[in-house]
Amino acid sequence: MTTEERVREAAVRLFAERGFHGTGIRDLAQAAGLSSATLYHYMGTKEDLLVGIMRTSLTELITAAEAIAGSTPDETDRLVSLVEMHVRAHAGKPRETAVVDGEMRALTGERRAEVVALRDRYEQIWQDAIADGVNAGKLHVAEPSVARLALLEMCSGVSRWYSPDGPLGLRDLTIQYGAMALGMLGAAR
Amino acid sequence: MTTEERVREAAVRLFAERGFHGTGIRDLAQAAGLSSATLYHYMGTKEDLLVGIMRTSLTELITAAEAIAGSTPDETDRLVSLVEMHVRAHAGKPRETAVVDGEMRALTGERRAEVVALRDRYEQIWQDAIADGVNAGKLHVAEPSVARLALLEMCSGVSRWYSPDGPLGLRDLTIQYGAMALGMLGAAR
DNA sequence: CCCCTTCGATCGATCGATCGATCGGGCCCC
DNA sequence: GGGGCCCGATCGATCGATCGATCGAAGGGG
Repeated sequence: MTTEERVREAAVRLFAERGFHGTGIRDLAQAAGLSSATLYHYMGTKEDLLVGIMRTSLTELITAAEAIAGSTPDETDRLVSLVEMHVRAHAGKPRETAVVDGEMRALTGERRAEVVALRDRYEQIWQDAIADGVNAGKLHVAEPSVARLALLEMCSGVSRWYSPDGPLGLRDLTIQYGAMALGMLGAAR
Repeated sequence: MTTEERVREAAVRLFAERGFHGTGIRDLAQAAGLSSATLYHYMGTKEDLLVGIMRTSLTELITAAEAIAGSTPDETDRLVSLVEMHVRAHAGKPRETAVVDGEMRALTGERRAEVVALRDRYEQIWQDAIADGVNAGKLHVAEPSVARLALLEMCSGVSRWYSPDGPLGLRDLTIQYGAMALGMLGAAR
């Protein structure tokens, strides 16, 4: 593993545990096994580090979601696949996703606009999937936007409590979330 | 409105917008219309302020939840009432609840333990409500704990996006969330 | 009615500590 | 001996918190 990767890994862990503003440069350096001065040999500003983490995580989510959307004709299957992918990502990389979901406000200006645009692009895929399901008569929701927000909050919340060392396996988790998603979206049983 | 209330109001707004560590004493003072020195005439430490906000908000939630649990014999009605109350609270006081949900990590030691205990007590009411519904054969979930976490994350997420000035009214919102909650918990239709 | 005491409220100035970030120079391997 | 890699020392700024001093209103004894 390169030093740069070690820095990013430390940043992900600390940002997730203490928050962006709660993490100091010296904390990052110590966690990465470097001096605070050396740290700057491998990164730009602290904010650059945060943007990089968010960009990587969101890009992966978008890529996976677009692949599902483009290869799953059945509207119900598409939604379930999106839920399973999202939950798997949030359970498998809880720290990365928690940072993406929780530290957006630490960004300002263009950086923030860029990351928000990525997030909006990802959520649009979900919005379309729900709308398609409703139009096909397979889902029944009062308001697609509200359903999208509720569904995404439910699935993203996994990163706030799931532990891979706990009794619940990743497979079980995704299956249960798929079932709950279909239920809350009024899918035919 | 007393000065103390104005301080707390400013703190709630800033903590919600920028986070606890992202809010400085001078920011708080300016928002409350005081000097940073005068601020300390009306509060203890910055952490005291945060604990006070969390304690108030969580206590109100617990009181409301216990009232519902003690006065709603039907298991399905009980769950729907809890959802409606929770959503109403998160939509009506999005900043307070966002601080409770998102700044727990800023606390340490006993203060943290106290607030976590309050949160656990609140979540236990939900856990019991779900378990009762399952035992009565009115709800059907694979794992009550997972359902509780998913449901609470979904409902709490409201504070992260709802705006009282938007097109969606509070009544519509709670009704939709009640329906989605019943769906994801496998309630008989 | 006036003076004197008391007290809550307020603030400018400042504390030591830590913040994010930078610099010059040393080390080591090719 | 030149170039990546690394760090001790330090920068100006800001952090949370405290200090002594001042203000005006309230209260009471003569």
